[in-house]
Amino acid sequence: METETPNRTKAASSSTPISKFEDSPVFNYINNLSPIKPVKSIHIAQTLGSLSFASLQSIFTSPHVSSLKESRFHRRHQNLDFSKLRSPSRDAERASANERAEAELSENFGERISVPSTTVDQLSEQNKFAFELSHTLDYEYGSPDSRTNKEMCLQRAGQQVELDLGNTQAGPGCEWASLAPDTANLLIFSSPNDAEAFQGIMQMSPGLETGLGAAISSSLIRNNIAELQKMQLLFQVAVGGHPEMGDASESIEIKHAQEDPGSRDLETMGSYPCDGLNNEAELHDPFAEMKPLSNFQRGMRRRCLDFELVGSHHHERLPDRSNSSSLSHLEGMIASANLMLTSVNSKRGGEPSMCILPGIGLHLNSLASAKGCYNVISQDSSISETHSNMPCQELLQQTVISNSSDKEADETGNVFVEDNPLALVLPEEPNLNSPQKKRHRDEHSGDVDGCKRCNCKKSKCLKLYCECFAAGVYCMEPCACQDCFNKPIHEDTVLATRKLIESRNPLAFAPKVIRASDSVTKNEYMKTPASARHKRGCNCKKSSCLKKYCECYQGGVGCSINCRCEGCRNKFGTKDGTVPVAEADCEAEAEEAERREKAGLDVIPLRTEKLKSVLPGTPSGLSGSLLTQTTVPPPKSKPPRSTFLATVGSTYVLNSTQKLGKAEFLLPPLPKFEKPPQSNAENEMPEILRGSSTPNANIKTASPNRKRVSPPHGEFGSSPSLKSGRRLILQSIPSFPSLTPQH
DNA sequence: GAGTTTGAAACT
DNA sequence: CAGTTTCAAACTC
Ligand SMILES: [Zn+2]
Ligand SMILES: [Zn+2]
Ligand SMILES: [Zn+2]
Ligand SMILES: [Zn+2]
Ligand SMILES: [Zn+2]
Ligand SMILES: [Zn+2]
Repeated sequence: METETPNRTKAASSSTPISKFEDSPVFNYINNLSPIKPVKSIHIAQTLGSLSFASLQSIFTSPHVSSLKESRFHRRHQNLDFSKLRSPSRDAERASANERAEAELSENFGERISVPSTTVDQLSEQNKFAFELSHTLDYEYGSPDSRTNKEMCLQRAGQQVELDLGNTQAGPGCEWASLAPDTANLLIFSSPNDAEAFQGIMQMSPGLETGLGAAISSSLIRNNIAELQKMQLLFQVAVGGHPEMGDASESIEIKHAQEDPGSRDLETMGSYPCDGLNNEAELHDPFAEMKPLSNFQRGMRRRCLDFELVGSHHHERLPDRSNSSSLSHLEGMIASANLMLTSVNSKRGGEPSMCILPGIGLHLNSLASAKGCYNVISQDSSISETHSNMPCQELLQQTVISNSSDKEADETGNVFVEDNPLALVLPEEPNLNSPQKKRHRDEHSGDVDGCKRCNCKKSKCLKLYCECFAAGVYCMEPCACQDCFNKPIHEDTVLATRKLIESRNPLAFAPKVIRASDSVTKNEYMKTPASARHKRGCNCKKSSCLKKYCECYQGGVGCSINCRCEGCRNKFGTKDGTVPVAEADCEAEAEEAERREKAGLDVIPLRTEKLKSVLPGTPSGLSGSLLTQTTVPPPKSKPPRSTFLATVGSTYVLNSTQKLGKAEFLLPPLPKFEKPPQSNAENEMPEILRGSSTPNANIKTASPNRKRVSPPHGEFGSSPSLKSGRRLILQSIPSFPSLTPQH
């Protein structure tokens, strides 16, 4: 039974999952924690890791830990690291690959191997740090729910970390978020150095290429790596880690050592391996840029939780590659990028413990909002964006990136930021504001809390029928699916299937809804009935696009010329371009009103306005929130939360980390996972989607803070198609700096 | 929670 | 590409 998967066609081939790992929240998380870096040599790392761990363990001994969970953690970390390693290595290759690689490796192993004196020192310190953090994390995450699966939580948490500050909603999960804060802070602060380094990197990155970049990156990397490693060790220790576990799979991967992802071990992770599909080609790419990014990212992570190491690696990849390859890559990337958040527990009990928001691609929102929480995904790219707003937040945002767009989405969702728990806060959705209410309809059943996910019975979660699969995330605890193959353990299958589906329809995993993002336009957005739209349009016959049966409506966007709906009365805009005020208003408003009422908000009649009014209040001021909202909001207010629709930018998320729990944040009310819509401008381009179907993630980019190194290149607008999905993604993200250099 | 409706996804 | 079937979510009760 098991697994066999349907298509596994190439499971083997898919080997690049690694990158995903990196991307995965978890991974990031880990990174934050541990200095370890991913280098290329995975196996070694593993091996070493185990050894080192062992030693460490003895030293630290785990505090409380839980076994299972812990074990997972370990795995994850390892995996993550590995993955990272690989990607970096790639980059390095170009630049001075070898040297770096070695360096990295050494670092990875860190302790064990020969680490440079400096490294060592750092490690020691970091280790301590990590150690503490780890505890904290465990605690926080674990406690909440209960979860049985701390593991998951952790992983997820890591992923989620990304979250956006802005959006942060407060859903049920929010509470969690509140808890998390400490952790987040810890993580974030944990390595001050990193931050600096990070910044430096950021700046450098643009120009970097091999030379400086390499040097810098290497140094940074080392530090980071060391830290990571330490962290990992710590974690393991804390957890109880058994280095051994989990590794089997990893070991396998090892063979590939450098690039190949080989196998993936996604299991532990949550996200899809990015590359899996394409393994082959993908990898290479990264170039110097990546490295810098990676470092950079790391810095980010620390601050924020990291969301993304991942992104860096991957996204760059594809530049040249032809589309075909890129697609798969994209996916991979996406997967990696994504992360998810998860919530966990909640589900059932009502206690919501946490939910995660997903940040899909850029933003998590959608997913997050989605019901559940679960995973989110994140995206690598997310990071990149950033619009920058605030310093700290900036990071988050960046990380979140997408958020901005998402934000809109947020309506539904929220976001969280990982980093800052602070952010978490509010939700904003128009609708939901208050968790309490929850939308009646929304989820009527269970979700409200949060998190629900798919309920597939016959598709094995390997078809687009499955929201999880379609969203690029692995099924999680909240899923009630049967015979599910959409799990890390079946990564190959998942990837192969994805690939297959993409081959049939390159846009299959592309975000369905494109939103205008800020970049373009908020103004326009408002003007146009539906600035954002469903790329493929709906085909509603009976619902008049007034219910969530309509993907356009569900995605919070108006119908467009691409829609073939009959009797369209989409609140967010009909295909005619009219915004059905009256009608819509009536209905929509009514709905919204209800929601609001529930929430306690007043009903605000107008659409956008409503949102704004609502939103603003919220956030604690996060700028992010504002952004998001602004961006997003469709005309009316809330869209129905979207579910899984992915919006453009999204990425995949996979879950690699879905499990994180800790991090979790909350989830908003959103509908399912959608991926958040990206922004836009180019979003619309289908190409993007296609290109990557999994575009995802990769975007990373940008510097958090400030500046993005490179200017936004014009956004992506420029050449979406060319580049591959990744780029596309990037594009979508407007602001972000772009890491990718390439072209 | 069961049952119905709906429209996308998958299949032919 | 169209027509049909399959599917799981959205919705209803
Ligand atoms: Zn499913
Ligand atoms: Zn699922
Ligand atoms: Zn499933
Ligand atoms: Zn419709
Ligand atoms: Zn439509
Ligand atoms: Zn319509």
